[in-house]
Amino acid sequence: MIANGSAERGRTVSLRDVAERAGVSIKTVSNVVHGYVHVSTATRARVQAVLDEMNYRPNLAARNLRSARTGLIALAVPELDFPYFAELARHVVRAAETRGWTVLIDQTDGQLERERQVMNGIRAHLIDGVIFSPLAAGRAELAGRDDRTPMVLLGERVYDGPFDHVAIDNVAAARTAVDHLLAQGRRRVGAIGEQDRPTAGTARLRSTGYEQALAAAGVPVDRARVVSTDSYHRADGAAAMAELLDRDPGVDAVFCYNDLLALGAIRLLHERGRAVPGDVAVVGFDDIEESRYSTPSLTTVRPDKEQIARLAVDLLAGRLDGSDTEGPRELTADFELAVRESTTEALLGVGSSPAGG
Amino acid sequence: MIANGSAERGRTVSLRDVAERAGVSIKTVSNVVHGYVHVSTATRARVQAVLDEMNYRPNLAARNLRSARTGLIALAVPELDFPYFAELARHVVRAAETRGWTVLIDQTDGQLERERQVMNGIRAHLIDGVIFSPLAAGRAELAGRDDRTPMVLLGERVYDGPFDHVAIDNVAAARTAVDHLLAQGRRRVGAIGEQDRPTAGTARLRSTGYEQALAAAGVPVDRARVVSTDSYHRADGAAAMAELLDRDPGVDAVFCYNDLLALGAIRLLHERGRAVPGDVAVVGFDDIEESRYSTPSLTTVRPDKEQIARLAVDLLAGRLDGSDTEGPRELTADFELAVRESTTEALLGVGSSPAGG
DNA sequence: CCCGTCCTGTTCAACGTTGTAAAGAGGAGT
DNA sequence: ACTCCTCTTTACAACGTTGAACAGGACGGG
Repeated sequence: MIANGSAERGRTVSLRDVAERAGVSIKTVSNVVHGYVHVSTATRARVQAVLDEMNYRPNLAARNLRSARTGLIALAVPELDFPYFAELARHVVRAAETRGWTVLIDQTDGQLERERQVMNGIRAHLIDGVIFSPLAAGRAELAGRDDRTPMVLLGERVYDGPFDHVAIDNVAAARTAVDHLLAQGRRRVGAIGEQDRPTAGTARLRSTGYEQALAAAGVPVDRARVVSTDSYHRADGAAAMAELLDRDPGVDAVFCYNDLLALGAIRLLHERGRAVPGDVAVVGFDDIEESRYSTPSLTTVRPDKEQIARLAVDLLAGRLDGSDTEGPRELTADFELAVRESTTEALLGVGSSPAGG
Repeated sequence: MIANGSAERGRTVSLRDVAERAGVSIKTVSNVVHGYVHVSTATRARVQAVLDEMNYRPNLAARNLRSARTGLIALAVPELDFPYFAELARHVVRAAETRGWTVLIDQTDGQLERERQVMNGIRAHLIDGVIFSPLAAGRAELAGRDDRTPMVLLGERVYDGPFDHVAIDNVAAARTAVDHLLAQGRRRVGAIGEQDRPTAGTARLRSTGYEQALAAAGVPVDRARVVSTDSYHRADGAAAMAELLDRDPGVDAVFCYNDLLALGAIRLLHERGRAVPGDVAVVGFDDIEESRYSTPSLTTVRPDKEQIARLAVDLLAGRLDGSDTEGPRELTADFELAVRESTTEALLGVGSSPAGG
């Protein structure tokens, strides 16, 4: 296995090199490489031997130039070190792998300019399709998209533009989370993660779910208990929780729009000497791995990330091979509520292995 | 900005199309695209107008075919949803960006077969170089590498093979961590994360640092306090901590070989009713963001990830442009100890914003 | 006035691959 | 022996781009 042929010269080995050495035409070598049927056993064996000996590797750039396909898809997410996106990325990579695709991951940092580049083909010709989780880009930017590469959007459902889309039902998910808090007897329920930006579709949907749940339980909605954040990091959650305690010291539950906000909130509650869930119950959103191991472990909405990834990749595949020419599709993935210690006194101190849900 | 020219036909626009429409040769268009100086202002303006009008995008596959460069580098890591690797990936992406490179992220899951593919050019011709953080692959596999793509290794320093390498001084880092525990008066210091696999270079180095620190303080090393783990997830940390408590109920400190292990250990100590740091002090390794927000926040070794990424990318750049033809380089990045609540009673309950370090 | 130089733009070939078409090589049937 | 058919192998062109070489005109210096 140690290099021999490949070490003979500086250049990499091409079909032509193999053909010369094997005494056949380039096309015959190509045929062997592709397992074309009509190659005599003798020729095939000889060529294969030379291929192995010279350690031939096809040049993808050349292949792609001919076929106009690269086998690469891009996954564009705001931040890779957001655990949710890291976990999602892994699932997308896996799903793509089953189709022989490689995933190129783009980090937009939620910056409009970078998102615009992603949409408008900064990697034109290099990728066959994009799976894009927008943060800053709204309806207007998406509508102005100037690129023909197939694209699947993730994570929002407010875009009525002509785009393929995969998401969970955010309103229902948020309502489920808040219903759970209300079922625990909580009545002064806050929300953390509302966004003032007009493009923040997901936040808006979760707020709607929160309000619906309260309304359904006959609990009046007090906007003072809804705290906005600029972004969704732990620090934002801690700051927002502090703000919420200022506005209503008697708050007894919080629905956070993602797990990091929830973990930051728990951290602050701990610093302020409030017991979780004793004084304040906390629910998160995303079910990142960390939420199973925090102290207390976190009750959270669990979107089926694997399903989301699979749906997105399948959708893209249909567009790429031309088998799906229907209008824009809106696919909905499943979710469930993982109930853990942060909302359920009874679970505390059981000492069992961390809860699954 | 809305598409017009590009919508005129199904094919994408090539230099030839632009040249035809502008009434110049293909090469002149190419020259305009590249900002070549010797093009008259009039011609340049005319061509540029057509370029804009037709929304020309260079075909990277073709460009790469000519130049034998793709502008893509691969970053191969065991798991993307390991926060450490996610954070590292972000820094690598940033560093690569400053050179106009795109990073393709490969997840090996620490499986030898996948790592072998990464080393041996599964993406031959598609990528210009690889930054590789091996887990399963050891000296033997690396030595048998059969691919000429420049490669930089991350995270270990035990390979004496002919490979470029970037890492922190793991022995010194581990010693610093354990010194800190000893300085707090702890004497029954355990270690979690030793690995039985022979290829586990990093674990071995950290064990060495642990032993050196104890020896320097005149504390006898008790192998019973060193617990091995298969992998480095929270669950492993929890299980190992349980094991450690069984072996020595009086253990008063633990050095964990990464932050996730430490967080799992803290979680288990909490379940067993042991106070951290009161009864047991805990130190981690990696300084992932989460360790600043856990309860209690985690004292941990902080490798300079940005520096690691930069060194790796720069090293690769030198190999790629041929400016660096020296033998294999071993570069060492900085680290420091971020002291937080999990080892320092005094910090507990201060209520300040989470510690930086 | 001629030559050399600079500027602008062009033509040509090549990167490595694969689809198309067609050329050889046998063999079977008449 | 000739045709026809199948199997195997080949030649050619094309994908879109760019480096090298060069043609032609303008211009300046001797």
